[in-house]
Amino acid sequence: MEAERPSAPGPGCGRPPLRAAGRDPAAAPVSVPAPPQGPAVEFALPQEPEPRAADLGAPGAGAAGPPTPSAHIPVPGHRAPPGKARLDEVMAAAALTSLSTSPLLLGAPAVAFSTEPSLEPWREAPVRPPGSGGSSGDGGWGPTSDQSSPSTPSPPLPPEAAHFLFGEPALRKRKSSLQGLFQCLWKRCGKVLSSASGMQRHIRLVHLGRRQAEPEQSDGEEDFYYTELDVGVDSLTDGLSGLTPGSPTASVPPAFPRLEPLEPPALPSLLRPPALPPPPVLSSLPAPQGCLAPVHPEPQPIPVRACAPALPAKPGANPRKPRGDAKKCRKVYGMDHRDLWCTACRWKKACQRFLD
DNA sequence: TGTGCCGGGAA
DNA sequence: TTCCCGGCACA
Repeated sequence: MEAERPSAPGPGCGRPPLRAAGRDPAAAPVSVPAPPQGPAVEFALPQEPEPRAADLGAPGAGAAGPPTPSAHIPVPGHRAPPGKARLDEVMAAAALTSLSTSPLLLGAPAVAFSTEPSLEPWREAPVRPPGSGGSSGDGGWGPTSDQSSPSTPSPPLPPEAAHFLFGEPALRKRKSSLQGLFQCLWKRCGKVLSSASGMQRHIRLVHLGRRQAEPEQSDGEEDFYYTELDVGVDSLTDGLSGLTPGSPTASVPPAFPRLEPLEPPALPSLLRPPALPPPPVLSSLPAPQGCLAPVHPEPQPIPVRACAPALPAKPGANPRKPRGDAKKCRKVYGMDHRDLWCTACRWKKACQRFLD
């Protein structure tokens, strides 16, 4: 939050606080309603860091120390790296259970999020070591925890990942029990089988290069390489089919403006992090990478469209920003304190002070 | 109807 | 570049 302030995204943001601060020293008391995010804070802060006066004027005060906004960055508290190995185990266990009780996953998106084992390998997994399959045989059956699972061509993020990204319930298409047709999404394959297990085997053998279709070695990865062509069975496929009817050759390189790793400071509204109401803990995700990554030279299964936050997608119409629900200057300060507004608001531009 | 802000124009 | 506003979309 504060971090944004100093970097003063727009021309708009920097200025008004200056003015306001300079003009009415009592501005701080404005401490208005203070909604959850606390506009009051928001408002007060800019005044401090911004005015040069504060910097220069405070010689020994050392006041500069405390306000260090960076200190707030919650990074450390959040992740608890210590027992990583153990964590993995736990995650693996959780994943196992969730896999076996698949439908329940719907109810626990958050869990699926961080623990989703089958996603993990993709980001790391280099190209499969062709000859070195030996290590893979590890007796373990933790298909999930088995990071070393030899062959993961690290496909582009599976469609589900998009859902993860956007906080949708993780619809895991576990369809082994359904019947219908299953089409291999592997590039230039497009093979259609009538059973999920058959398809999985096909993928394991043919595409993943596993010597034999040992199901227990499967980490569920195959799921992402085929899709179900059934009619009206699976809500997921329903939704997806609308997007790209499973033509296996229609490569869809996810061409999205990529957020830089260091996203935040500038032009927040331009980058338009699509106003996601509950951005779940994205921090631990390999997610973004998955989205952009055409990365792999390997034949890629066609991702059934990832990363698209379900826009209404009118061809001609420019997508108007969905209007955040945050209170903006106008509302907060009212028409009669227009001078307290951020410049953007004054100019009827996207508010820079109360970002969504 | 009020609000947010895009698009565009004037200074 | 700064400032302003018409006008549209949305709540």
